[in-house]
Amino acid sequence: MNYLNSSPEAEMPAIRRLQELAPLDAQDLAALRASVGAPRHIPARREMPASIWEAHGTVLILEGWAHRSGLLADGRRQITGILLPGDTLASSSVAGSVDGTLTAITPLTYCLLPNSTTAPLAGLTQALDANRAIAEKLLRRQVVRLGRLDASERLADWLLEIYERLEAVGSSSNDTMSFPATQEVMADALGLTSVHINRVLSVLRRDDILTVQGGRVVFHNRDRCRSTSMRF
Amino acid sequence: MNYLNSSPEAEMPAIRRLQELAPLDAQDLAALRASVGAPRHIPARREMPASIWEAHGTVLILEGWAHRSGLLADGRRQITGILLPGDTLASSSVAGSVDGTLTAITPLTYCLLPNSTTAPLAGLTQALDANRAIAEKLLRRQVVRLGRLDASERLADWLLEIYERLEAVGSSSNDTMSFPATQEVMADALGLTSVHINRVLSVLRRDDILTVQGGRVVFHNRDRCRSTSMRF
DNA sequence: CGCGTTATTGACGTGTTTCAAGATCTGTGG
DNA sequence: CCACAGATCTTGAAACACGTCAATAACGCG
Repeated sequence: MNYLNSSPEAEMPAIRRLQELAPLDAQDLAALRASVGAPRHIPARREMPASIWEAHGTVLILEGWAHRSGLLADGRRQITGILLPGDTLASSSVAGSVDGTLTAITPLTYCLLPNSTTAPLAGLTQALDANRAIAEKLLRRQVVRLGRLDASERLADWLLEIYERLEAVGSSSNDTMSFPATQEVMADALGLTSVHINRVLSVLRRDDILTVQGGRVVFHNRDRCRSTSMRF
Repeated sequence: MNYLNSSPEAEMPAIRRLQELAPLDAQDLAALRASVGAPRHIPARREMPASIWEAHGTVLILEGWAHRSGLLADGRRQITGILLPGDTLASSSVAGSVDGTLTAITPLTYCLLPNSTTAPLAGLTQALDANRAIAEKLLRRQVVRLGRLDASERLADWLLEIYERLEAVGSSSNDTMSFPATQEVMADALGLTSVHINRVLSVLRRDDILTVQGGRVVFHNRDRCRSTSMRF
């Protein structure tokens, strides 16, 4: 415990996580604080206009959940990733327009970090790079999940992943987490139908693996969940 | 046409592509030429030790095909991406060990680009960034494919993607491309079984969409292929 | 030419979807 | 505080896409 406890970077999990990814000096922290000092909000279910993070800098999620998804011509939707506090969205400044859509699952708080191409914010740049590498890893895991796991494996693995990511920002513990996604969101994330999600959830509950109820997930046996996890 | 036609960067498609992604100055080109001048080789089917690109710099594919895949405990395999000439593999210097395995599909030629964290190779850095953004886009597309397309849609979309990527390095044209992947590789890339790949291929041939035969793909109707493509 | 790998085909099993109906939850206005 | 409406969840029966098993054919390489 030190004097930082009362400063913004100690209270804001998103900032604490960036600090863990790379050492941030006074300049980095100043830039961060400036951005976080101007938070923006999106109501639940609202889509974030691509223009926001296209032109401006990198998006840093401060509070709430969001998802990134792609849409097919006939309406089929696939969520490619879930965004949690501490996650960043690299502005793909280079390669044409951004792909996918960002939608808030809960009321969302975020801020825009300056694209430090000019500035000497080495620490911040490094943290964002690390975050990008982590995001890529998660994306690959999502590919394996969709390609080679069956429905209950997908659900267990996915919920476990989210639990562990939330744990990193102090938002889950004791095998429990808040879970604001509807079964339709789960379906779109896992490449299934909401009907089947419902059936699989009841099986997982019957087998005493985990329970999803009232916006919360409780794991009854986290090790059993991991039994079908991947070894890359 | 200019005097560059006889220089290495004009003959090597991989280099030409990097030049298209960002303006490379003399210094960038010199660094590139130095790396390309020391090419390395991997025989077909051989796995590339993670250590190679973990410690050293970024891998640049010069010739041949490779794939990146993840393995489950019980042997199930999922290919997360195909690597073609001009593609790069960012050394995730930061976030722990690399995930996935890199395996050569054909005999592979690659080189190692220096991690220019220190050097002032702005152009090269920018080109690699662009390449990384493109790779992420492809990865997201792979997620949508696996999550929401049925078998024939997956195959058509995937083959089309590869065709277009090869086109960018001048390795495909006239609705035709060389295609060194076995049906088992296709299956592992698309989350299906090789048996089912075989059946779907015969349907696509019957419907006069495309033909895969003797290590080549011929599209009979590229527009029809695209009919189920995605609009993000 | 012969052998291992790859491709092909058929019959059958199963996981997931579809369709549809009803129950429960959530928030909102009276 | 209740009543209502829309969203979400739940459940069943039937259809379908894809997997599994297995046997044979074709290919490619030494």
